[in-house]
Amino acid sequence: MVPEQDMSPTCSEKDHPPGNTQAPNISAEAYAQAAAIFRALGDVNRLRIVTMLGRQEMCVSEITSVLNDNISAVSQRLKLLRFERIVRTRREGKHIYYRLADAHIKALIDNALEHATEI
Amino acid sequence: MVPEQDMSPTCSEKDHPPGNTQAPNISAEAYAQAAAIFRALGDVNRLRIVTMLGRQEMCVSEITSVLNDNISAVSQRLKLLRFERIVRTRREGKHIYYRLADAHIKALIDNALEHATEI
DNA sequence: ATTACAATTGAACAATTGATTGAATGTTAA
DNA sequence: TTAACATTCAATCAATTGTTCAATTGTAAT
Repeated sequence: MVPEQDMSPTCSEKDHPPGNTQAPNISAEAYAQAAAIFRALGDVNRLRIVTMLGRQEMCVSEITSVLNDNISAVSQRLKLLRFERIVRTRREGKHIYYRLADAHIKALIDNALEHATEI
Repeated sequence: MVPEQDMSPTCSEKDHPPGNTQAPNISAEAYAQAAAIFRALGDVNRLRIVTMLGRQEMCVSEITSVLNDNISAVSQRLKLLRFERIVRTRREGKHIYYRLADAHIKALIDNALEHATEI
């Protein structure tokens, strides 16, 4: 599973002096974490959910009815978002309320939607 | 007086008053765009590339040698990133230099890595 | 206990993705 | 023109993902 490395340098050393290309302080785990978060947000249905949750907390059936979807599908998506710690939950009686996990996530979403809107 | 709307709500109206749950001004295209960007960043190998490009522009063979990968794989990843307008290119002789497309993208990456690091 | 509601789960399946390989293209210099 | 380098492309295959449906769990009220 380890990718083979290309032993023949295609581009000469003198053309491309090493430079400061090493990522400082970013662990493999951090890359994996960040990529996982991006992946979780990289689906329209999930993105719609987290965008709504960025405005207010909602329970599963509310989310389902607003998105005009079925509850099982929504729950599956929430499960992934929960697993990636993008959302947090709180139970109140029969309902389970979802909200965004933190401000970083909200900033991420806002930034991407802003970017996507202004194109 | 108020016309009835049959939403077939699973969860009663009195428990969950409608609230301002409608997303203002976000088109289906914007959601699709944003999700596509997240998806493109949601892979460790591509994330490593764009993180490097956030520091300085680099040509394909440079990226390849720094990441200790093979040039075809790197090129395939760059192709996707290009398609999603996450990176831009500039040809200089035999080399094609890649850089991040804009500041939004850089902010997105920085934010996610910061988030992932502080956990 | 039974019923009804709210939400999660597991399994099956189709669809999508990422890695790999080798061939092809574009560029420069001899 | 040929050669060498830099990069891209196309096709295949395995792995991953998203959807769907039915079954299950958890909670509150009767």
